[in-house]
Amino acid sequence: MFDKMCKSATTTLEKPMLRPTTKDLAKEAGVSRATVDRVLNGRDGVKEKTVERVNKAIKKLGFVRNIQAANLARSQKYRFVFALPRSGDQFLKEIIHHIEEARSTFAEDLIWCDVQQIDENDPHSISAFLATLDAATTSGVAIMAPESPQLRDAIFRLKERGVAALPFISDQTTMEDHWVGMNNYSAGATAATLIGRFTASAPGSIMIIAESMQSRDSLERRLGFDAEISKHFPNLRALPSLETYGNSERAHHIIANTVRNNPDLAGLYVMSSEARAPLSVLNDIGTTSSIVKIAHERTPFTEAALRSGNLDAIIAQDPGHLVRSAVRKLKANVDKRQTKSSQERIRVEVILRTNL
Amino acid sequence: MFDKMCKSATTTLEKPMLRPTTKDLAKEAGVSRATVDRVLNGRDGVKEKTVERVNKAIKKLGFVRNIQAANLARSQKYRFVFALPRSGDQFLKEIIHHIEEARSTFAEDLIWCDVQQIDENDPHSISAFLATLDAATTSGVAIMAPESPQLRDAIFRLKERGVAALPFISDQTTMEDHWVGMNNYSAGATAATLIGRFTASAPGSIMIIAESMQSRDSLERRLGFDAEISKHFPNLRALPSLETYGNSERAHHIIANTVRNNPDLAGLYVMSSEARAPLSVLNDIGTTSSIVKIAHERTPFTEAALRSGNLDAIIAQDPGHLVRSAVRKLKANVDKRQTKSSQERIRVEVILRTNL
DNA sequence: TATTTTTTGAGACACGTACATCATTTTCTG
DNA sequence: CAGAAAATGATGTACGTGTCTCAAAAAATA
Repeated sequence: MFDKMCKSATTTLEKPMLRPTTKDLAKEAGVSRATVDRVLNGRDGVKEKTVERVNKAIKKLGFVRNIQAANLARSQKYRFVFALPRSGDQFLKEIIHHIEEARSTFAEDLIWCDVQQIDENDPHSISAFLATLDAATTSGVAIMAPESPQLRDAIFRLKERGVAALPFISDQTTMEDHWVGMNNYSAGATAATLIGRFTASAPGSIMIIAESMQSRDSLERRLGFDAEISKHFPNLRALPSLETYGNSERAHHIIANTVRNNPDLAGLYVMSSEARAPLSVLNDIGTTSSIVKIAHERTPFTEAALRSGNLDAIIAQDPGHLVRSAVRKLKANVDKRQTKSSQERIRVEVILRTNL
Repeated sequence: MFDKMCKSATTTLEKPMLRPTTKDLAKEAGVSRATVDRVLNGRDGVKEKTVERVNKAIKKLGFVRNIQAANLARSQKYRFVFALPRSGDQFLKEIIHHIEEARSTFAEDLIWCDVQQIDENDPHSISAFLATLDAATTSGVAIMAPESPQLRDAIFRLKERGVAALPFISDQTTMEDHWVGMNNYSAGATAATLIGRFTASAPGSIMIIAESMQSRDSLERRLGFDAEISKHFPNLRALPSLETYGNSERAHHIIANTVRNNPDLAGLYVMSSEARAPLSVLNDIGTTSSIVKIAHERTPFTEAALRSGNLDAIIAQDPGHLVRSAVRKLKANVDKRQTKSSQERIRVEVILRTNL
């Protein structure tokens, strides 16, 4: 099969030369299979010159190691842990659901995923948990938790022990682009664009609600939001961020206050992934008339709100994509490969009633 | 490794029982490996009772066949062909680019993809090309072409010959959900929502442009658009679809005409994936002032237009996702598996300047 | 019951790579 | 140049499955 597609350029037809194997490599480089193996797996005791010869042969033949066969040979399996907050957040439930759903898909690639819920606000217990993981049982961890020095250290030690670590949804400054999640600045700016355009350049103020402004995510969303508003919608005025601390009584209080003090309220932006409390408070108060409302993350609640018109748009990141992307990145890390960045970019999705 | 994670429930620790193999299956079912193989690969000459015994063992042990090892054993490789139109469409270029970019990723799974450009408006030549493909050289084809009886027949015959066929981006009625592409009705409705909300309920008419209204895609987008406009934006009036037939002079003529006859023009919806001609014509005419403009697909042109404010939003489907999804579906077909539908759903993306 | 047919078992080899052992060659060192 | 050290080769086994052959057992038929 496939003789046509990658037959060697020579006229000899005896060997179809499908995909070069280590054997072909050895012949091409004029060394033994054992030496090829030493080079491929970075074992020492090989002369520099020989290494180069093999590498040249790799290039010439376009050799790509058959990872499937390699994994078979070394009985490589992958076990990844998702360290997630313990909260009852609907978005989190979506994430967990997708992890479980993806199990059977991943199983085919010998990947097993577990969820471990952690107390995201206790850096000590997080790092204590991470310290229990070792390479013998765990190949990698995706960690969703706010950044802290302790966490940073714990991640560093994980890597030393040969366990891959990957910031998940919550960003960690130190990691550059080695994380999985959407660009929160862009998300905030997008919320601003939508509110700005939906309110049709009528003047007004915008209420912004977060669970807490301690997290990088909220800060960046706010930054993006403000930048966009001030640059393109000077008619609108973004109010200071309200923090609910996950407490619905407090939410009711501060929201009611803000509504009372800002009769020109034109928009609402819920930055945290839990929009139930703010929206229900607003409904209770009864001034929801013509306010443009935007929230984060697609959940049963936000979907229903969008359908009923109680929400105008959702800014979301695809939970399934988040999970799969994290797994692919962790696996690539274990395999010592690079991931294709274009595939792993998490989109800032705009969801309206019509493209639910 | 991983003894802890899936050790058998018994107290015997000798065999960690990582993942059951055909050997374990044979033992459990009380048959030989040969018989297990016969059952697994559907060969005949096995008593019904024995088949059941093996199936029961599969269930009991939770056996999942190691596809990687299986592919290794049978030297299974995959070769997929993308049969795409010959046009110079920028969106098409994006697709082709992503196919090429994905090559190295796919190569690891022993998948090879080729692009074959076809004359999408000549059903005869399409089916002639498809007739040249056989299972010996090609495991599957993704076909992007308008539906026609000839194409339908050709696809049917492909399947008979053991070649998987998959409608790609262009829908084929007969295929139910066995295709890859976005929901065009939803896409049209989303365009309508955006235009409706961006124009802020001021009355006005909307110009709708397509290359041709012959294709299902355009028809469905139009349907979705009209439904949404009539239901939620009675102040807006969607004009009859203009067909450019890919001819820019014609485009200029009909667009100029429409602009002249509709001084209340409030919006523009370019339904086809090539927005260059319509937009430049509109710019030439010079009445682009406050018209809300929406086009399809993310290309260098539409991106630039979005940045410069010459376009208000893009309705897009991710070309990379389209390509990968097609390959996964074709592979699943060859492997006789089901694909996880949630992963394969192509989102109707809304792209604004802020979430480019 | 004898014979044929169907069903099952046992075993070997293959796929491409990893990994280990031991022998052999080459290179370096004193 | 002898001896030690380094580099390389040769070879075997393993991973989990597919595929083949041949023999053995079981079931169906005459």
